[in-house]
Amino acid sequence: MTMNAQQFPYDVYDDRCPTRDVLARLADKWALLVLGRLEKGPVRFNHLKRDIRGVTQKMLTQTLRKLERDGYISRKVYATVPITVEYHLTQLGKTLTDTITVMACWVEDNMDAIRQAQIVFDTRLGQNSGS
Amino acid sequence: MTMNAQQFPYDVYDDRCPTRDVLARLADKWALLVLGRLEKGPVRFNHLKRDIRGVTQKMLTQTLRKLERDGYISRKVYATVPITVEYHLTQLGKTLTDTITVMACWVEDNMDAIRQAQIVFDTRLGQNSGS
DNA sequence: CGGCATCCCGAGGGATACTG
DNA sequence: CAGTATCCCTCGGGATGCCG
Repeated sequence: MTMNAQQFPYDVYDDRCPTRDVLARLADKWALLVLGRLEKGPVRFNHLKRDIRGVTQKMLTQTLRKLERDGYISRKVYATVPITVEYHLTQLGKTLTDTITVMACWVEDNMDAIRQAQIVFDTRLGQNSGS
Repeated sequence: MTMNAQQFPYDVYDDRCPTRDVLARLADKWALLVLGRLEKGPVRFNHLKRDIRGVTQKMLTQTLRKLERDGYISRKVYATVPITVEYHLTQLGKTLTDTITVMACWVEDNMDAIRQAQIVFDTRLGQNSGS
């Protein structure tokens, strides 16, 4: 729980607090992947779509709009033919991506341990079904 | 992208990589809130339910099971009457919660800036509908 | 190229009732 | 207290087609 200037305290554990919705939009697979990718520099729409395997054009567009609305990223349109659109982090966004990258790396670094935990968990479940 | 011992590289940007699913389960509102709450110490089910305002019993149970399966948390059952169940972080989970807490605090700390960005974004949209 | 609009299906998740 | 089970309905999100 963090205090802002002089209103009420912001608290993600309070479901009526606006921070809850912000967290919910950030706690999203595609949002994290997009922000992580943009940390390496500005990227065009289709480039982004290729890099983030499995994302559909619809989900990517939706995600980009949400991230832009919350002020993490910015859209730059070049009047080329055909049109070119580039997305890049804002100053606000740059203060966020370090944490996100750490999370993504953490998952990759600990994948083996996680797999092991899953096997143990699933095995324990199998035992109980006997008789 | 991180290399594990001697197999193929783990990469959350590859949709066929198992890390993608792990990230997806972690990129979840309730998962983040539960892990954040457990960082302060072991908590019982109903206590957790009260602390995380707005979570239903179904979602909390589902979330706890997923977190337990991936090895972040552990369940300790006390044979009291009525029964008591306490959830706590595993060693693996403890290496993860720092990052999560940073994310939650980041949202609270930057809520004012985010609100401002939303207003600007929504205003720009309103202009275009004119005429 | 970078979208938006539409259709449509299946999973996510709320509400409620029951149990060890 | 700490769940499981069921119903039920919304809406997330994929597929497809069209446009500036």
